[in-house]
Amino acid sequence: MAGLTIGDLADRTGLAVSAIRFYETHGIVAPVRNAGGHRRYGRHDLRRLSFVMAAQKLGFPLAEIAAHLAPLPPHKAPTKADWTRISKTFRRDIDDRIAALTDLRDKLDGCIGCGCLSLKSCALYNPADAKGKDGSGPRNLKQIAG
Amino acid sequence: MAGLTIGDLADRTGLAVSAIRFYETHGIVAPVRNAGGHRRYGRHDLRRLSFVMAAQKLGFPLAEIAAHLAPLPPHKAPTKADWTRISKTFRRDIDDRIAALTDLRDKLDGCIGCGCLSLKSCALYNPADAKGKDGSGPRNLKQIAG
DNA sequence: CCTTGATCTCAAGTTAACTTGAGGAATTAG
DNA sequence: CTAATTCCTCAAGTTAACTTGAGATCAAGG
Repeated sequence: MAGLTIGDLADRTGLAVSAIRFYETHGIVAPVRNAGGHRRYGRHDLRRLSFVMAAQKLGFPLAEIAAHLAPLPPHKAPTKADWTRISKTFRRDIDDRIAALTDLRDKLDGCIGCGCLSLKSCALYNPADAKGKDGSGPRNLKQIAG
Repeated sequence: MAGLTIGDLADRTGLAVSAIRFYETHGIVAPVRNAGGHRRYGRHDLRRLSFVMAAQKLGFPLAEIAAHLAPLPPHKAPTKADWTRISKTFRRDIDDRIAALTDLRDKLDGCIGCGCLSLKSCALYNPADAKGKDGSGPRNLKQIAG
């Protein structure tokens, strides 16, 4: 059981080799090294990366994803209980997100009805969420996640 | 009817003045200039910016949002028909997104059941969408939008 | 009229999430 | 045992979406 090479992982996940190395610097995978200094991964790393890919499709920032994965054992396969727990947390996040989208859709339906010509009563224009400024850099990812 | 200053717009939308100027370079607003070279906006620009903010919360990239707004008249208030049309398109996008999230949630439910211990049958691991590589830069926003 | 305060322009910095490239070793197929 | 792959590290480039700063001008209250 020599483990998987980074190329194997790339082939099986569809990720670029460079991306997998990048994820390592963010604590998402923690491969072991062989005699020649090459990375060797376990099958559980396939699962970690799949989770990352799924979560990213939802717009979650890497840091948050890494936090979700942090409690799992880094080198061994996690137990069924481990995965069940993190899956449930993830599910909660998805539910929140669906709720937010549904809410926005309903508001938009109102806008379609009114033609959005009245600013005072427009749900899109008055989203009931005020300011959320912190630091510099892109804002919208944080907004998605928040 | 002198129009709104950029500061007015910032106060009423919650956006930073710099952000509004930035949006101008991306064709999202097209203010007129007064004698002294200062920007003057109309009330319809409030609506444009609100739309941008709402769409961004959903993770849509600015370029796509700009494209949605492009068919609207830049300096005059759009007609009710204009807004209804773009609202409907937007709604379709929201629906797609809700569907994708719901789908993922269902898959995840399967994973919670199985403990995600079987890689071959894991819905998260086999998302039925293969590769989508184009150019450099961040990938996940494109993935969201795709 | 004069002093704040708001704007202007333009260049450069920032964060996230990666990719690309250079120069050099380790693996593996034949 | 080579030759071709694959992998290594490290620095630097890229895109999106803004922010920050400098130096200068415009506008508005007293």
